[in-house]
Amino acid sequence: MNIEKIIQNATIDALKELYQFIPDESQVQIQNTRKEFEGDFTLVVFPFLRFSKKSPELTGNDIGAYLLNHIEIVESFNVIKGFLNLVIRNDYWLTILKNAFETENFALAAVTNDSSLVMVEYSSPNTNKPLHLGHIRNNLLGYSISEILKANGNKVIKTNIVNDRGIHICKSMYAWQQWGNGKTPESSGMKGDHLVGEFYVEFDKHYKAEIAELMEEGKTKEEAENQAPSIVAARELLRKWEAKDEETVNLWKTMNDWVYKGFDITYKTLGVDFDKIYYESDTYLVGKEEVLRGVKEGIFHQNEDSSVWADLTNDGLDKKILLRSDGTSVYMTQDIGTAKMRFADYSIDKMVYVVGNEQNYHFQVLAILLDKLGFEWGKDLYHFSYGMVELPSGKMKSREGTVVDADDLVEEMVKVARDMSVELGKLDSLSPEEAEKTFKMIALGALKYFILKVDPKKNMMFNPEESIDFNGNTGPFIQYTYARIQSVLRKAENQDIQINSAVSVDSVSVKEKDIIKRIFLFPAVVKEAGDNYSPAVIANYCYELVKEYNQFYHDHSILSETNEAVKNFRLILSSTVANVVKSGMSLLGIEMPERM
RNA sequence: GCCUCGGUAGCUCAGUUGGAUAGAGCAACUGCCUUCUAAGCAGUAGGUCAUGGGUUCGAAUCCCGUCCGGGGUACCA
Repeated sequence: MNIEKIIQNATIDALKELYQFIPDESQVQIQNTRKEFEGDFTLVVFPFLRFSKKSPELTGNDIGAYLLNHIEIVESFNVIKGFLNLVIRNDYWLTILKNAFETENFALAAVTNDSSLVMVEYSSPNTNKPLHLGHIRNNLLGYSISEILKANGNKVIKTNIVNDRGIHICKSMYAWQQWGNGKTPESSGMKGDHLVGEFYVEFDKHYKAEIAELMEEGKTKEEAENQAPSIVAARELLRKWEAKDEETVNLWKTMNDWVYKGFDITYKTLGVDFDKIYYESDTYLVGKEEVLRGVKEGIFHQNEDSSVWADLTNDGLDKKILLRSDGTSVYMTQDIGTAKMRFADYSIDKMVYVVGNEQNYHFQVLAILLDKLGFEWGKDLYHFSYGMVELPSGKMKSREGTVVDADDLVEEMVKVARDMSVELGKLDSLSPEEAEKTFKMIALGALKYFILKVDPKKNMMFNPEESIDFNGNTGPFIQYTYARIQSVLRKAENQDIQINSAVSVDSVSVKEKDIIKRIFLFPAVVKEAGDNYSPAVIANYCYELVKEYNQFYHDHSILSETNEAVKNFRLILSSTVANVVKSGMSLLGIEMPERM
């Protein structure tokens, strides 16, 4: 049983005995004592004044005296205003540290037979352009939340639904046919996704020019947009694709393969992966079938123009289109099909969609539609809705070239990490290969931490000039402290210092006690991160822990400490901090370098 | 219009189920490398928690109004 619970229970007994009052558990608030005051835990006594009919000070003294007599590990207490501060005995904290030191991955729950199976969908790119900064946030959050769910004892299947069909890829295909001159990734030396993206931009350029031309000829904007030769040709490609025209399908396959090879590289760089990939081209027909079944069963209704609609006005929402009047499917149709296939493939207990908050309404509707179609898991789906990434210049738009490309960004950060390391004279002792690996670790650590430390629900600002930072509350600061602890441990080993896990020292400084308390909190933090779907909780925790460690570290020596017991204690504390930080950061997908 | 999310230091962000004097980093300014790694440490300065009310022992936190901003809102994904 944890200490807070013990204090809480004892306080309930105290109130019973002292004031004949039986409180609700929620009325007994135990919190960590603020740093300015003496003590480890604090009980707020205000809620009990009406039962004690005494001043806050006297009430606090009553309860404090009771707790001192009844809880062994309480050493002393003091009362300030309405706050009862309890001081916990030294050896209690040493025991906590010892346990954390001896238990490997002490915060991570094991997967058992009755673990839930959670499927996490993330990334979900279109295949007509490369990944950008917005995708990076999606990928990092998706990967991290999967790791966090695993750490909380769930079985997790990471999945990706690739939007590989539709008008967007046909635009790139048409542009390649027209202006590509047979260009391939091999012939141009370009990454496949970048090459295809280039033709998507090319299409838009011509399309816009054609619209302008038609409008000059006197057509309205709408007419021009519909009659421009490029868009007509792209639509024709889509029609041929749906009719399984061999040449079109082959081109589609070729260009998608280029893109997948490019994506694979980006995914690998980012360190994310998937257990199962679904393709929209396989799922959209299943979705169509389900919608038509819905029509037959009277769940949806078909208009005279043959478009299909769901009436959600009884659920407080609008009417939603499910099939266009030409019979083609929309986004929602595909998501229904994909969901059906997934639940047929796996016995999923919980489905998590990592998708931006611009689609909150979409998922609200999807849950209701799946429910109406008779899938009982429908209403239980969880939309992990995250905020947009904003640039100083405003919103990112692929076609307008105002995006931050994922590959470029990582490359730039690696460059900055490398330059800075050289300038600081770091890593000179490493081989070029090892040093390069470390630069990447640091660059990725900076990027991942920067994005994951922000509350996922909120929009965040990313300034490419200013956001590339390696000092302060950053990933590299945490990596740096880790590397320094490793250095101390290496030196201890070289000096043949044996670490004895039986810690016993006479006194523990306030700062050291703070560090132990924080280590002790780690399992609760992992749980909180899982419950709230928030990697940020873990990021900020790791920072606080490392910061506290650094502050202590600078005022106290470890290896030159002459008291062997104290030296041993500090080595154990350091080693445990390193382990906790490493396992915390691994939940964010951030690697820890042994030196930097 | 309606729905929804947000507004905390110059900037980027934290802020435990409502608790003690609202915290970090960046930027600015002062110190500290002969001592286990200075990607660090110590310090100074910077706040009407958008705003007006309400709830109570106590509000950045809960409720209502107002202002500002993001996103969504029936054939784009």
